[in-house]
Amino acid sequence: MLKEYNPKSIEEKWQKFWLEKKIYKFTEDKTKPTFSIDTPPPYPTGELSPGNAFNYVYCDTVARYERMKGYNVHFPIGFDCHGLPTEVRVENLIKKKKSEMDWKEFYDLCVKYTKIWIEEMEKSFKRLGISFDWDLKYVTMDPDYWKKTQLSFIISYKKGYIYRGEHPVFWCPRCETAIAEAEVEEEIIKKELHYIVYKIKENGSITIATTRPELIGACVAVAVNPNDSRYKALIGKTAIVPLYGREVPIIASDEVDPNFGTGAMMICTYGDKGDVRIQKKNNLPVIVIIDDKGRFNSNAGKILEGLNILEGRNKIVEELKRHGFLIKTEIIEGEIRKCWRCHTPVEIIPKQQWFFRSLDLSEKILELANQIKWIPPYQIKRLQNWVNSLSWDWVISRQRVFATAIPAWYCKNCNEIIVAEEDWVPIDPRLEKPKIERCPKCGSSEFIGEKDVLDTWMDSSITCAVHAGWPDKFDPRLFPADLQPNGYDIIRTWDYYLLLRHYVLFNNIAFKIALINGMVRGTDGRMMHKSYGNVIPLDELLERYGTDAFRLWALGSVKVGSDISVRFEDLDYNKRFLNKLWNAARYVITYTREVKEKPKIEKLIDLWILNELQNVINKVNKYMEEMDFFNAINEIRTFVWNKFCDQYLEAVKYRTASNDEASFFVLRYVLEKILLLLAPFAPHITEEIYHNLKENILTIHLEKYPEYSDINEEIIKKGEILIKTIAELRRIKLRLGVSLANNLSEVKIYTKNFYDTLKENYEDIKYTLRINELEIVKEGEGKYKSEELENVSYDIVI
RNA sequence: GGGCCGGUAGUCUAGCCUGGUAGGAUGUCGCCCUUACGAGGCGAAGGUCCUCGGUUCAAAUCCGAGCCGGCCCA
Repeated sequence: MLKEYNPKSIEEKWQKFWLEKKIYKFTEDKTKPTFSIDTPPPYPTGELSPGNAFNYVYCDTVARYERMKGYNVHFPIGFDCHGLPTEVRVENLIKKKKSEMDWKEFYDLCVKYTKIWIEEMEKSFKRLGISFDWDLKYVTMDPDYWKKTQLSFIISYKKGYIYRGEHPVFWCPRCETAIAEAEVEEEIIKKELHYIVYKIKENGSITIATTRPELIGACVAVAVNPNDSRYKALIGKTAIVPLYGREVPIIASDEVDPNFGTGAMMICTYGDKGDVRIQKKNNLPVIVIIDDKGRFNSNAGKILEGLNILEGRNKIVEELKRHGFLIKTEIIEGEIRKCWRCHTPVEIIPKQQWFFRSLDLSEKILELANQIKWIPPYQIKRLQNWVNSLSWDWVISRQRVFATAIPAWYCKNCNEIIVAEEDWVPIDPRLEKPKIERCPKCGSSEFIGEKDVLDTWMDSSITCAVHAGWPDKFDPRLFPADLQPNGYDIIRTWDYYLLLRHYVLFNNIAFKIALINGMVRGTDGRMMHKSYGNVIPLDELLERYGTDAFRLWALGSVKVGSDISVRFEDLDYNKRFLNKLWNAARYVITYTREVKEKPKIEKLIDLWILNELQNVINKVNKYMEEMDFFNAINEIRTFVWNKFCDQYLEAVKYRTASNDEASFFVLRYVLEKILLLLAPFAPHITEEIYHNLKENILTIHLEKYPEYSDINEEIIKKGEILIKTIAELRRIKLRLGVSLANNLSEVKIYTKNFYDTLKENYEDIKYTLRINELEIVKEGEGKYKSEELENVSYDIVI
């Protein structure tokens, strides 16, 4: 064994070895029980963040543990390719907008760059020592995968869970396109807040405040806060929209801030997402008064028709003033949303979209969530709160390019929707015609392919099924997945969509255990953000501390589910621990040899360390069953450092020097078990030492994890007396300024209670402390009183 | 505005469910080359357990109110 622990060289060596030998392959062996992990396919950004790494280290540790427990572990890896971030990145790279080129050309560029980024991420995963079965790798942008996404769409459509309907989207009137929320930029500007009087039909009036007076033509209600005493009596009455004369209800909504403006707001389906939510909740009608170019249409009335937004605003203000409806205008600061491309203020306009009928299933989802074991348990609340807060169905269509195509067409003549049949997929309606000759409704033979594409979550929310081989090679042993590991930030997306989609497709839960990890924060304790300047690249951490120390730090510093802040001191501590392990192993391997026949183990100190070891094994097993890595690691770390190294090793050195076979056996045995216990957490160093310790083995990672066994409490108690005596004498020796390497000429131990125990282990005390003359007596009292043992004292002559 | 989590030595983090001397790490200080490891060993100092109230013989722990911070959603 090398003198120095050098993580880099041994980690690279074993990573290569594992891949070459396919150690982590899911085997064909049908007799072994399976354990399937629904690995969240990462988004190929090109680099793995410490946060990503955190998540994968968690599930990798489970995978490694279950493998050693005898399970045939199914641990796939995929890449969730589609999405806006990639489109934006590609645009930046080629310095061209997707709107400036053919969509297919742009699509192909996205594919090209995604492949490069996937390669980079694969390197990071390998460097982290994640034990994926790489033969199971998949990529969601491959036709083989998006075929499955489309198939799931068709099945869900046929079951009635997918429909088309109107839904507001962000719309740029200049670009004449819908834009995603992520493409909207927000700016704080000064704007005018107008106070407008609405007459109440019954009697009296109510004044609302708005920054969008031009939209009163689309006003469908006036809303007030239900707790606002000023307006309580007005709820349920009818207000009359000024200039338009339309009657609208006065409704109550928690969303209205009583302190803003007059505490009364008009509801139209534009301008604000809050408006949309209130409209949906109260089943209010939608009045569209703006067209795609941002001009008022005929619904806006003669006053506004043909004007643009700004012209319309001026006109309305003027008219309101003239008729006495406008009582006050003040300047406030507020947000305005703009198109990130052309900086034109965006509108919210209802458009035809594809929906997933998710709201109806909320109760069911909550029921399914209760069948799942959540670790830690309180994280289920995030899902429950999310499900209970949903106010409209999941909009699954997107107006983008790099995504799975919606397998649908429209009849050019009668607008009939044609959804693909199961055996048509994969199919891209942007390029291909439907596989029918004529429209079943009107007989026309001309069709328009759907240009909208699917939300990326439609791809990634069927992974549990895809991993299990759905649809053609479905292996029921793998579904539902045994484990779903993810951060708490995506419970409301990933876990929710997985449950929803798999329930609709299979009438079952998607996974059995949800293992929820926290976030990795910067050294300042804040989330890592470029704008905070606190981002630390994963490679920097791996380079400085090695993968094993990083993994041990990630898993052993905080309880599962908590956030972890990067602290270099803590990473260093874990590296030092591994160094300690390395050196202890080096001692054992250098100064002992394998003994052919198991020797008789009868010395108290040997029995003590063996029982202490078993105690740790039992505790670690218990913790691992709960996926409590924090306690498992701390248990092992304390045992290795304090008991095995500081105490046992020191006390048997004199025996290894004289070729005592029992000491050889025990040292090697304990070291072996330590390595096995640590293997799921620190896979590289344990593999390296294991190969040095034992001959003719393939890998530590397919060995059996140490098992439960009974311990002898009596021996632990007796052993502690001996260990404490040795430790105390060592402290006194040091305090007297005697180097531990030098001998003490005389030591006398006075003890009534522990006389027999110490007398029986006379030699261990004498030789560990290098005492020339050791005497143990029952009567009398020495100069140095024991701090830990009752009625024990010592006399020492240097 | 809503939800969740957290507040424990200078710093980080266990303990809280199941009340009984607050554990570990790091940093600081002192001592020690000890034949696996100075990336080590031994020791010391360092705490209003966020605040206020309640329950109890007893509260970091249970209950209530509040304050502060983080994150998610709006």
